[in-house]
Amino acid sequence: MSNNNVMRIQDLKQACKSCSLRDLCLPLGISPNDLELLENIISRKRPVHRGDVLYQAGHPLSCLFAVRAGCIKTFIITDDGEEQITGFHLPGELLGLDAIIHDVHPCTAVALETTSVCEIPFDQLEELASHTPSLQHQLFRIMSRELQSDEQLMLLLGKRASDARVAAFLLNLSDRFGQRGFSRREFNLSMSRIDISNYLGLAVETVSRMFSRFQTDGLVEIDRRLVTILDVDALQEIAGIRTPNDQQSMRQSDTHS
Amino acid sequence: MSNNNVMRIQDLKQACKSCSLRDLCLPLGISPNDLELLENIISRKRPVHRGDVLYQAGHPLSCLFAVRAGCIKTFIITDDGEEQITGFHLPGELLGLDAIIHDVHPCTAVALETTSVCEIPFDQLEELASHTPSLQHQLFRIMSRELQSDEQLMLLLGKRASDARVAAFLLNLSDRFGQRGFSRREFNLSMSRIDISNYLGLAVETVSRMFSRFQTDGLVEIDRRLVTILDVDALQEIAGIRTPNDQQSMRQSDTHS
DNA sequence: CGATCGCTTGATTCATGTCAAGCTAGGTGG
DNA sequence: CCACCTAGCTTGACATGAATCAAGCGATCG
Repeated sequence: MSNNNVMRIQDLKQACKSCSLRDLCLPLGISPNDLELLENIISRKRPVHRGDVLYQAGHPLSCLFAVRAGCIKTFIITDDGEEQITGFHLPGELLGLDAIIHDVHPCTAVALETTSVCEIPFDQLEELASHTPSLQHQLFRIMSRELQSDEQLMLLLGKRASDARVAAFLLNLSDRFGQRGFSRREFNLSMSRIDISNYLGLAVETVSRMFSRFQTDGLVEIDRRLVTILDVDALQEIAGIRTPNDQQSMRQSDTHS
Repeated sequence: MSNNNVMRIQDLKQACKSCSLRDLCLPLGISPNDLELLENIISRKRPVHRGDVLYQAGHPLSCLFAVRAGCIKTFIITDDGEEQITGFHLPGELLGLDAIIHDVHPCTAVALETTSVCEIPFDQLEELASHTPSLQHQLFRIMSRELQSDEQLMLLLGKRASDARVAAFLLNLSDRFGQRGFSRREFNLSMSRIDISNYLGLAVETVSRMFSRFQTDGLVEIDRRLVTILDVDALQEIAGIRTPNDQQSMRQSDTHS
């Protein structure tokens, strides 16, 4: 807690234009002038901690949240108390877009580790976007990206066996860490095995078994939550993603009834 | 084919302001002036037929499509040829939003029956939206709605047993038909059992068995593709959606670890 | 009238869930 | 500092729901 002040001051100073995430987050492709306007409506909160709730299902939408560091999970919860995790959100991602339609959050968002977020009042953002075509465009792009990644998850949940789900999960994380300038090869899981199994629609035991199997097969090394990817190609094969070489030869179109 | 011309003329006359779908589709909440501008960029195509492709995965994004009558399925297709249907789209829904991020359609869209659509050039729509806050807002709402319905499907695919998936599917269709002014009780499935099974992540045989079971249990009557819902409450129970009465007593919050 | 396609139904197999037990790291209190 | 406790994870044994395989039915179409 002694360095809380230090972090807060640092946070408040760090604006979008100097943020390392500007190419992933809202500011992408926005002119310096417009960027300044955007910065004015964004507030940088001091870090939230593991287990802290950003917003809860049922709460009215007031702000969107951009993850700056750390990791946030979002999940929907049914009447009978079952949860389905809808995403693990890494730096540069925007949360709360699914709340726009009813002005109410359908998901709960919880920090998986110490995480810092930017808070963006949605009505102000929308107002600004209506004068700022590039911002509007970027918002459309972000929502579209979300739609596409949802489709990928549907495919995983609907069609893939347990080993493919786990492999795809690891590769997806690896890739996203890589995009953010971290190692694609070695990274930490901020979510528990239970979270992973929930997200992938599997039992915890199944996830654990797949981790073990991949490890004995020499594809990864997993020590507690530290993952080291050893054989990307093999994992891609399992995940149902052909390697670039194979892709060429496997390609075929017009094969639907 | 003899009434093709008749339909075409009728189509071209029918503008957004007189369209029965204006409360579901883009025009919602848009002023008459703005509506006229919107109408100018929308073209009404004559009907497409069963099996016709609206757009194919990999094609560049040029237009969004609004369904006016009929039904369109969208699906992603993996390198190894597996398909996952991502949605069945009824009148008033907008297709192609997932293509914005990369200017390329990730999905293929195919008509399940004779279907008429409005074609909306995306760049013009975006341009218009940047001058028309109400249109921008409506676009955000539509994308947000899509995100939410994706989350529902994830829950279904990740957590629910086969009977719950099929029950939820029937109730969802029933509800959407109801919203469009059709009967909630009796409707036609425009998709095959294979499509349903693909969408729900099940085998065809399982879907068929569930239909049979629901029928012998007196919950529905299914004759070929004509569905009659007989016991909504029981279906909701199976789908994991409590009836309004139960909901009250079952409610509980703050039950996450 | 026969062929085909979409669907249903039954028998069997298999992947994954469930149950149960044990392990390990990290935290807590004596 | 050690012993215990707990939570999270792993591993094994077993149960089961849904996939697969196989056969037959019925409507539609040429």
